[in-house]
Amino acid sequence: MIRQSSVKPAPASPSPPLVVIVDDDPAVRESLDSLIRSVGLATRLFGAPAELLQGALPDVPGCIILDVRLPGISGLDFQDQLARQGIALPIVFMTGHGDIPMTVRAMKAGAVDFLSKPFRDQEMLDAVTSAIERDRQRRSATAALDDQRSAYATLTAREREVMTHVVAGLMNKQVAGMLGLSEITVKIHRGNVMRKMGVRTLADLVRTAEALGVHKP
Amino acid sequence: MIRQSSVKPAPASPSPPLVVIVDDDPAVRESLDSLIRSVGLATRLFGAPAELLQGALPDVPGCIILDVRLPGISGLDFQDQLARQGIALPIVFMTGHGDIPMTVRAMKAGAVDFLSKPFRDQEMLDAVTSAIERDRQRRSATAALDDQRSAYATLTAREREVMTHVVAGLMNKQVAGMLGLSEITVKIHRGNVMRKMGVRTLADLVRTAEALGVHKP
DNA sequence: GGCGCACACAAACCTAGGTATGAGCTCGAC
DNA sequence: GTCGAGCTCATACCTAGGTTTGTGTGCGCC
Repeated sequence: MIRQSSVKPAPASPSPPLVVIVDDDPAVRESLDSLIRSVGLATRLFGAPAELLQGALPDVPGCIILDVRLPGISGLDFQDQLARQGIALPIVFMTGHGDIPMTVRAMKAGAVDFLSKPFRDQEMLDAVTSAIERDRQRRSATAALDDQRSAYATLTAREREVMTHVVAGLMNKQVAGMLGLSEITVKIHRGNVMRKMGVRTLADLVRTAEALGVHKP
Repeated sequence: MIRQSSVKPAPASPSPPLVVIVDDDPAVRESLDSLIRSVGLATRLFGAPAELLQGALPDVPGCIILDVRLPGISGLDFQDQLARQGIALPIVFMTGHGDIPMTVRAMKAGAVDFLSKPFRDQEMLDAVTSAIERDRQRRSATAALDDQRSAYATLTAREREVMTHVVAGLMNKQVAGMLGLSEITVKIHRGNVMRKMGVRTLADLVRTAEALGVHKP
């Protein structure tokens, strides 16, 4: 996973959101390309899903426009494949011969929209806008978590144990008893946890732990 | 809202989940009724949506099976109406003449499934099972919040102010300065907050506040 | 073998949190 | 008007949290 948040404090990214267009028909690709570009969004075109998996995508908000019928693989299967690979870009489906079960499957799997060809330009733009907004939300949520995750990764095993018990509300002496330590040692670990996790108050630590899903086994 | 959690500690509800069936065709209703009952679920049948809104529903997990074509109102509009009225029962749609836009709209609005008639019994049972499970999750989530909400309601204005600042990580003296109080007064309010909210540690209070969405204005 | 790191602990010291007890004020309800 | 609730604050006392300084052990790595 690319972690720009801890590298660049606030690049105020001027690069526009990216719309990935996957369709085996060049005419459809071109047509969508000019539509999407006309509203100031960047595009990247692919004729087959495999091409998409090869190159890395830039680290900007975006979405995927996917034809259900693709060479070699169903768009719905490709959606699953992307999810398994951790590519969480929102997907807007389009299809010439769709049916209701397809639609249900796509939407259950998290698709933003499912458009039947022919669709109006505005329908597609609305779907894309909504998809990009969803991606923006997801990105800011995961970005916030990302620094916390890497901070948590720097904790030693003992420090994690102490943190777990501390955010559960135990007092230092209780933690000490539970781990077979002296209270002073717990205090030191606890101080290290606070420093490493980059928080100043217990309240912040508890929130961070909640976000990270840190719980007692 | 019915708060059983604080009234009955753990009734271990023996009553089965309830499936509400709304269809204007008596034959369809009867057929679904026997299907659903055959797996041990309770049912309630309605020929028109208005009937559903009149009587109160029992406080058990459940879901709604809704025909898209209903007398007087579209099932999709009825879905919106239910949402606006705070009825959060998951909905399984069925339809004889559905299309993709309908499906998309229903799924976007949170429908669990969208089945085209004719469907196999097992499809409906799977959808209902999934819907009931979703409702169970939602219910346990809101039930846990419910006691906390009512506890929060007993706080005085000052106590809420203090709580807000405390869970933000401020020290008593900082809260005192911010509210123009002495530190000892803050301590007293803080103690009242802990007692009224039914928590023993700051960690618990922070988690409760998070769940309740208590933040600084 | 020495270096760094995690781990453990102690003494000393300071700050923060928490709880009485007691007391004064205001305001709205009965 | 007085009674209760909410709000305020002081003194006193105790516990919990947190840091610094210093000491020591064991482990893996170069």
